[in-house]
Amino acid sequence: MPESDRRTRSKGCGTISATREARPAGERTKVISRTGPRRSESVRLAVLNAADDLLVERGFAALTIEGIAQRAGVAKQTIYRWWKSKVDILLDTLTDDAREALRWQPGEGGSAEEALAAQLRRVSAFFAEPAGQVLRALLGHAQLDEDTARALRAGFLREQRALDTAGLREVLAREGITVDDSALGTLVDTMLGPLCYRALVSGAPADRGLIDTTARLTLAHARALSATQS
Amino acid sequence: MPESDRRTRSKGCGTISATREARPAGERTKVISRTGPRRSESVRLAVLNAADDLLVERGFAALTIEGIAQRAGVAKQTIYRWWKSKVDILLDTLTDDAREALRWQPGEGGSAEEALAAQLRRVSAFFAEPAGQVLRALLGHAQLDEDTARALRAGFLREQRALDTAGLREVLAREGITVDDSALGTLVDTMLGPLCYRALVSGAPADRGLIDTTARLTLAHARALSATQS
Amino acid sequence: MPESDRRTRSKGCGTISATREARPAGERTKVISRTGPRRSESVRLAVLNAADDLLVERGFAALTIEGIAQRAGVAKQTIYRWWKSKVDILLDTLTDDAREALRWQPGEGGSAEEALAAQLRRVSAFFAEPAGQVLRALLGHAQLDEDTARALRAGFLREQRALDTAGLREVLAREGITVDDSALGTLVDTMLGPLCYRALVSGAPADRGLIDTTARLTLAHARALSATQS
Amino acid sequence: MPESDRRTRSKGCGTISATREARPAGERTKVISRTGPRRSESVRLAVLNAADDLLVERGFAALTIEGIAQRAGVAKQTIYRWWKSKVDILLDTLTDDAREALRWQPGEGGSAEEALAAQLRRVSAFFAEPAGQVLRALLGHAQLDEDTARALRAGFLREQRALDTAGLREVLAREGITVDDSALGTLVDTMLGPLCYRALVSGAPADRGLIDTTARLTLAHARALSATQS
DNA sequence: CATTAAGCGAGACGGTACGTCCCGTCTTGTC
DNA sequence: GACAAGACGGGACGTACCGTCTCGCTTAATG
Repeated sequence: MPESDRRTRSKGCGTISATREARPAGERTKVISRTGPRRSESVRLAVLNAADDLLVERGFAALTIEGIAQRAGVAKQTIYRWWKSKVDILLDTLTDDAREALRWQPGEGGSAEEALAAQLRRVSAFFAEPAGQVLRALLGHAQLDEDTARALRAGFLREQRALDTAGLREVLAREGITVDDSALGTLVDTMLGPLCYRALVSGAPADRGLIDTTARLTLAHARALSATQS
Repeated sequence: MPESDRRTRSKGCGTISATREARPAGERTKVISRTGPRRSESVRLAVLNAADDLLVERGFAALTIEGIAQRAGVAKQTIYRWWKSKVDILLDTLTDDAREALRWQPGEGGSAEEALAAQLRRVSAFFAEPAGQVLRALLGHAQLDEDTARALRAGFLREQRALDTAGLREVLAREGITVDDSALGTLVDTMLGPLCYRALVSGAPADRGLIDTTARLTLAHARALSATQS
Repeated sequence: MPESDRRTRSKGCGTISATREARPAGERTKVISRTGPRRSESVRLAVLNAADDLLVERGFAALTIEGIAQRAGVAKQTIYRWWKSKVDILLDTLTDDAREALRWQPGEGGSAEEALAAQLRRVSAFFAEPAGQVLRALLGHAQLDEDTARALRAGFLREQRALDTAGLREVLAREGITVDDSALGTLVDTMLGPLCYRALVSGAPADRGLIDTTARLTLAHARALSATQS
Repeated sequence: MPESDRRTRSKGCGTISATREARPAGERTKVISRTGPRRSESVRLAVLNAADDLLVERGFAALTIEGIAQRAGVAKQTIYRWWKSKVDILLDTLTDDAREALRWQPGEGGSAEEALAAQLRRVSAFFAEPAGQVLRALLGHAQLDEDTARALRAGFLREQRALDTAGLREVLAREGITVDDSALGTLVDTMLGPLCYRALVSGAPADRGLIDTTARLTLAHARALSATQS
């Protein structure tokens, strides 16, 4: 799959809102670039697609502004007009692609444990996908560059954290468990930590055993906390 | 602290074994480079010191081979003779500096829980140190470059993992808990995951609460497993 | 004379045609480098001037692309964009500077012998000038590098040879001497050989005696040939 | 013919006198290098052979001290101990190889004209040989480097010039022609100039026509001078 | 309906670092 | 003391991208 299969895409750092159709692999939609004094949406999409295609195909180090420009059939200056750096482009890419894949499915599964495990499986699968490569690259780069770290945490990570907290709260509530926000935070750390450890440190994908164990432990811990706090 | 305070250093990718004295910040020992047809140890140390000083001072992106060469008072070619890349230098740097800081202290603390918490505190503190910056940078770069990932995992991470597994096993044994190797692996993931999540994703240092909770949970889980397996 | 006094310069290997004003020694005209997506003429001139100034000041061995770039206030890549090597730059330099100095002056001198001697004096003087240094260097380098030899012979030397042949033919015609082309070629060899021998082998500048003798001999030989052929 | 066929060789810039056997192409005589505290003659020969083999095979630009050392199976320092530069090695190479090839054959040919033509043919043929390549390279380099020019002129060229002058004088004497030394010098210039012009400037080998013409002209000129001076 | 102004492709430009090649110097240990 | 071996500081090479800067062209909105 040389070109990833992405669904929709909102505006990113610019001001245009639009959706991107599922792109059959390898196909290149015609870029309409002379659109008068308005930002060309097709240029924006061409850049985002070129960027994450190149990331997946060749890796982060080989991802260059010039390469993206060439692949997208776009002038370099056009990229600099709308994005500050290649990282900025990837952040833009990430926003929509990841949102979908990491969404908690309300009312999913029978038991709370099953619901948690389902979400963890989704997270684990995400890291194997192209869009997950983008996140992995951005997390990696954030270790090397403070600006990237700030942007990633202030944007995507903050939002995703909020969703995860809410999702977990809702699942626990189904079982009548309620914990305060601070404890909920620790629970999220406990729940996601082992998966991230696998993805970022070991490099081995999380296996079913680890996922089930993590889900069970998180739930057990939550129950214990709930008992204490009530 | 512009120049980190490192203790000893063994041979790295070459074959020379030596220890590096504690270097007072800013001081530059005379480099003896003409040592006949054998590798100059003082050159090796100058390069390693220059590399991690620059990493801490200016960050990974601004760390260049030319910069290291200049700071170390060494020719660029001399660096390329012994290391393949700046990442290779950092891997070399890491080996000794981290080993010490992450060593399990046998017989430490009273209870097993206390022993685990102490080790976790050590890990957490390590990420704040200069040597921890090196590891964080390497983990980050490993997300961007498959070769780095391979090298890091085959070397430092594999060894550290073995130490962590052994350390944990020993602590559990003190309480009469024994689990099989596969479960021990999961326990290590569970124990280190949340800390790494904090260090690499959230960016917030692990607080006392998270550390204590993680230690307690890990122990509880181990006990449960032990009961099952016996 | 640190900076040579050159007159005009046509386009060289590119496609820009322009003339370079006489440059007072040491003066550096402002280089205008941002000219949109077209080649900057002022950059071109700065490079050519820097190159032959450095050649005359420091010699061919010390002439480096980096040195030229620095002296011209230009990026190295800009040089590589338009020239393949320092030799290529010198070939460009040569084209205009030499053309003028080696031009036959029609109707010069009274007798044919005097006209030939005048041209030979011009050739001899040329080798002492800065522009002559360039030619000497290129001829020298052509002995070391086949590509240079080819380029020099296909370009400058071929054209100059044509001019010399035509010039000689015209002078002989004034005396009613006509010889066929093959003989004319030999005559040119005979006429220029001794001067080049002095310039390239002996290193001694051709003296008046040699020049007059050569002119006389050439003419005598031409007359003899003419008699034979008629 | 990857390895040239050289005959004898005297000591060069060092102090050893020896002759080098004809070396079958491609063969490499065993180098005896550990000879205690005296210069190893086999090392010297290996270096000289390696140098001109490499010159002929790869050209002057690709001729490096390191390459010569490797090809000769000799340490770099050993070369620097005895020669100042690659040019110095070539000068050493030249001395013996060229002497033989450019020697006037006393009593050769019937007429004086025939004798001159024979010598000119020898010169012309020499430039096509490997040893001639060395001279061509050195003459070329002499245009680029004043030190080379000085060394070449003070050594080989001065000696060869003396031989040429003596040779020419003897040939003229056979016909009863005597001229003074200054005129003899001009005659030598006249005689060799066209050939060098062909070899160094045109690049075309001197053809029979040019050689015969040059011989005849030189002789005619000598006769004229002789008549004047008597 | 002309004018204006921004988006855009194109690409030259000054720069920085790359990784390589070879220089000439040096030191060690062997013969 | 000559020599093989080879590490070392140094300098230039030619390349790859960076981010900035015109230049003309195109086109929608404005006057």
